[in-house]
Order: sequence, then C-alpha cells, then structure tokens
Amino acid sequence: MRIATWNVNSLKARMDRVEEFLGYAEVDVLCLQETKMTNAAFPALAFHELGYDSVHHGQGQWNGVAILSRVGLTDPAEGFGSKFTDPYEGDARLVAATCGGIRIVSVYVPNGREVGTDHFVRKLEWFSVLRAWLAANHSPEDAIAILGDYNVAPTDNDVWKVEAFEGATHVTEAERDAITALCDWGLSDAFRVVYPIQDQLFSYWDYRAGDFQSHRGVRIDLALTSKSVTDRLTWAVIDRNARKGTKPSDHTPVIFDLD
DNA sequence: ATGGTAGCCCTGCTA
Repeated sequence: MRIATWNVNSLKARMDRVEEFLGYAEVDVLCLQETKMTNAAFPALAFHELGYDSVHHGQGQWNGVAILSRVGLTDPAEGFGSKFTDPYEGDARLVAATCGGIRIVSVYVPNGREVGTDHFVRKLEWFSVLRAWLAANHSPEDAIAILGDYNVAPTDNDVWKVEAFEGATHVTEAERDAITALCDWGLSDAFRVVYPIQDQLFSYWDYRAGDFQSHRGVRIDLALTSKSVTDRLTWAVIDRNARKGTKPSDHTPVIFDLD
C-alpha cells in the first residue's frame, strides 16, 4: 500500500499536475492540503474516473483538505467535532477517513505567521487540540496515519540552514515540542524511520528568490504513523520532480510504502 | 536589499 501527502496550493491551479501525479505515482491514498476551494467545486467526478474515491473538507478561498483513495474510503469525518473548540474555528484543516484498513487523517496545520503573534499562539493551541482529539478518538494500538503540512520542521536536519531560521516560526522549541507530544502519544515521523539522520531532504521551497534551484528548503510535510503502520513501512520518497516544470506547487508530494 | 512569487479575491491578504 502506497500513501502520500501533498500541499497543492490551490487544487484549481494544480489539477493538471495532480492528474499527472496520479498517472505515474501509483499511490493508493493521497492526502491533499490547501485545495482552496468549496466542496461544490471539488472535482470528485474527475478523481472517480481515475479510480479514486474522495472526501473533501473545503472552505473556499483558503485552506481545504482532502483524501483520495483507490483502496476504499469509509467513515469520513471533518474537523475536530463538537467536543473540541478549534482555535481556528471555521477553517477547513482536518479530514479523516478509513482507507485500506488504516485511519487516514489529512491535516493542514496553521502557519502561525510570526512568533509572538496571536496566530502563533493559536497554532500551538491547534496542536494541543489535535493531540486531545487523537487521544479521545483513538488508541496507539490503532492503525492510524496523520499526513499533511504540519508547518513545523521537526529537527535542525529538516531546514537548509539553521542560522537562516533564528527567531522564525516552524523551528521553535514550542512547535517541535508539539510534534514530540504527538510522538509521545504513540506516533512516529515515518520519513525519519527510513532516513534517520540524512539532511537536505525537503518538501517545501518558497517560490521566491530561486529557493528551489538553490536548495533552500524545509521538510514540513510529514506522516506521523502509529506503531502498527510504522512497522509496515518499507520506503519513503520525496517527489522532487513535482516541484519542477509548469506551474508547480511550492510543496512536493511525500510518498510512503507499506507492506 | 525587510527583498522575492504565486494564488486567491474586490487592488490587499496569505503563505
């Protein structure tokens, strides 16, 4: 089983590239973030014709998350539900479904903008709610995989140059602690199971200033997997070619193979 | 050099 995550930065602008990706990548499950469209505009029929069932939690101008699956898709759920107060209430940032026996969650964690802002505080709160939601709805014994744009580089090996991120978001101790808290519950950063210490392996490069061509990137698109999923993990790949060519997203797909 | 680009909508906001 092959699962993947991709922040497409507008599905409308990226549909050709997504269809191209589905044509060569042979993914069974694909989590999308930043679809930036309403549910009414979501091209479920086009995906169905390519063999994928789908669930989309859309908003419109911003955010928007989806799951595509060709190994079944049942029990779809959107957001944290009524038992939790979402610090970014109204944003479409989480959707879940069971695909091929695994509870798949597609997340778009808030960016946080600047350290010290209200947005940053609520980013950390969003992580707290995610952990509470996880603990309330699942056991670490479950087969669960939370894939998406976490807007956090978990270690210094996940940024192109540590000095370039002094005082910046995505690398603070508080944000990294939030990832650690999810891992302490019973999840693993699946990419680091395959590549424990290798650096300069990125999933996002800013469009500006030739950052991609100059290898100035970060690894913020992650799959956090419970033990039974992690134990099945055989390989992980970053599809750098998807960052090249005509109208690329600023993120690449990150792909995981399970036995 | 507080720059740069891309995508959305009301010509600014978000990333």
